[in-house]
Amino acid sequence: MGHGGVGRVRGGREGCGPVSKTPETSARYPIRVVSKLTGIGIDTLRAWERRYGAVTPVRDDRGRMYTDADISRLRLLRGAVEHGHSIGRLAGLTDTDLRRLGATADANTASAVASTQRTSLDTAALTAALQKYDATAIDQQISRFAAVLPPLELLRDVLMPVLAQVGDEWHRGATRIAHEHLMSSTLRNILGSFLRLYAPPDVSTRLLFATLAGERHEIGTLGAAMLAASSGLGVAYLGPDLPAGEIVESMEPAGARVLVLGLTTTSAGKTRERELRTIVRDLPKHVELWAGGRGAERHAALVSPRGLVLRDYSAYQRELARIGGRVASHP
Amino acid sequence: MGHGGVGRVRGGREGCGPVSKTPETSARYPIRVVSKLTGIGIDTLRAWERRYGAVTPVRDDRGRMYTDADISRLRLLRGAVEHGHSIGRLAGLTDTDLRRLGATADANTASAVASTQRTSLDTAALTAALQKYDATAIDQQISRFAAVLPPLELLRDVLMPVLAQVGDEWHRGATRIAHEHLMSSTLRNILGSFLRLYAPPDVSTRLLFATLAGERHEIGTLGAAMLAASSGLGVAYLGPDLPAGEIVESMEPAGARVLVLGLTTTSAGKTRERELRTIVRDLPKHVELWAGGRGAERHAALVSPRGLVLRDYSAYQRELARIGGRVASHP
DNA sequence: TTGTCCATGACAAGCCATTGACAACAATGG
DNA sequence: CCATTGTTGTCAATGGCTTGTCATGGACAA
Repeated sequence: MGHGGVGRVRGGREGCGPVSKTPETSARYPIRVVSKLTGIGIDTLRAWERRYGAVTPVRDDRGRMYTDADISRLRLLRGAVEHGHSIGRLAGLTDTDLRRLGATADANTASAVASTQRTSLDTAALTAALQKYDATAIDQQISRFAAVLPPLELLRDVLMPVLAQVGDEWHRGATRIAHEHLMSSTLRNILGSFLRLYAPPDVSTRLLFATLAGERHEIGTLGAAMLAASSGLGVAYLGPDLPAGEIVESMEPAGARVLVLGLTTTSAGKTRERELRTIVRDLPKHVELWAGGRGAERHAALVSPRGLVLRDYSAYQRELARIGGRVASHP
Repeated sequence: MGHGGVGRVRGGREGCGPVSKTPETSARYPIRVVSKLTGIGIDTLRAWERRYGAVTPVRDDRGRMYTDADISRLRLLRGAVEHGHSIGRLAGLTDTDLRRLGATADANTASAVASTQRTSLDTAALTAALQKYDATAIDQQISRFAAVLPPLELLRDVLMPVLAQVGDEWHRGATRIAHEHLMSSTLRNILGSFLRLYAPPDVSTRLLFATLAGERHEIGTLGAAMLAASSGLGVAYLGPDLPAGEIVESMEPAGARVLVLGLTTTSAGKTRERELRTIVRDLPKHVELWAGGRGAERHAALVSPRGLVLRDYSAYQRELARIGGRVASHP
């Protein structure tokens, strides 16, 4: 075919024309990207639209364009389909129905994996990717949710369960340390990205996050920092494995108002306890102490007189709100 | 002909503006350099401009001259294109929209001002930020360079030196461990973001990155992983502190072609040596072994028979190119 | 002269949309 | 229990548009 349309394409400039089409209700994903993001094949996407009107992406002259809402819906649909429902029936339902359906289905199946199932995370694909050490695939699987879920849910219902599951499997001997490392590195990168994304520019540092010496698990703490940042609070994330003395000494110059400690080791080592005691004793009076994580309960007796123990994410978010955080809401 | 010479285009500017002596916003790059900096072919650059007006570099008598902002925009475009978006649609979007597309991608301001002097890092500002534990400010300072420099230079000329400096200061007692922790956490988040940003979606060639048991410094290795990803190679980053046996065992299921080991401890512990020996002995034959980092030289005798020691970043990049990496270095 | 830039034009791949078909499977009725 | 019918994912053929890359010829500067 000679003549390819090449040449023309509107005379080049058009820079003054109707350019700022930005608002657009944010229909920004072409079918290819949607397919990657949802894990649904391109053909299937088209079939679902043609036959059942499952979603109705906008069309511009180049093809379909999906919105965030479409993606979210497609994800729900896929989840339900994988639970055995038929797309023909599902297509007519509203998003809320779908969500409900997903929730009850979980209650129903009562399968052993209930914890990670909630939003139809594709655990199979995830495990497969993990087995093959395919970090990119893992990232993609998880990013699907990142595009749609608010930070809290992303952390609580996706990231942490995934990590916990890998941890369990490792204990059972089903996976290797290397898998666990790969998974935490990947999650840490994701969380780090979000922390940077949300970090508000001109806020005086208000919360400082760290983990005591000997404590190497940082994902939970990093996640907490990310949540705080997404609430518009100033965050300084110091990372794991930091001596108590160092932590205490940094509060003043950092101008921190709160110290958030991640305690995940459940076994109470002597060192841990001494460290914690140092914190409680030396932490400047005007600084609040919050302790969270799996191991926080255990040290409640030590922490409570001085600060508070965060028992779950709701408690954490309540505290964030109290000191001025505004909660991010759902799309 | 078209407009052949065009002539000098408002001759005022380019020399050295008599007006504001401030770090001009000019900083112009010819097309060849831009191609190297962004990894986009020259023809493609021209096509993107001609057909879609993706960027509109100024012309002087030498030809197109791109600004820092152009470069940063082109990088964003390239990223989105690689993730499945089509350039025809992307071209009309603003930089902010592009950034948003990556779901998490880049995070930073870099609005119009990205330039500043690209030569010297503002160490004063950086140290000040560090003293105040202001992670966001550190991130911003560094991100200015991230917008403009290609990955290699960013890593070699900015990130690693900064980290080294903090390390030195700590040895001299000028800063605390906490500072060092904050800095490495921040850098690690930046690197992690870039790793995710660059990670090519569907790639077979796979490099696996890790650090031996006892070795906790991961920044260099993470940086190396980021470089490989930015060259279009598949990357699995396992993180630091992993037993040799674990590393060896993961090569097969990962389908890895190369194992990149980060050796930073210069003191030769017995454990380290034994670990390394295990690697050399048990690593599958078809897997290459590359060792890099400050401590690599020291173990050259052990490594050389089996693999190669990466003495500097150029060597590293050469190897990346050999196994299929595309990209460029220095102008 | 040589090397770099420019503007055009030209293509081959590849992508997307549409339509129709087909195999695998489930549900239904006899 | 089997045959029929409906559902659903996937594939193929066709046509148009998109996009990376190559080739050509001209203009300069070193």
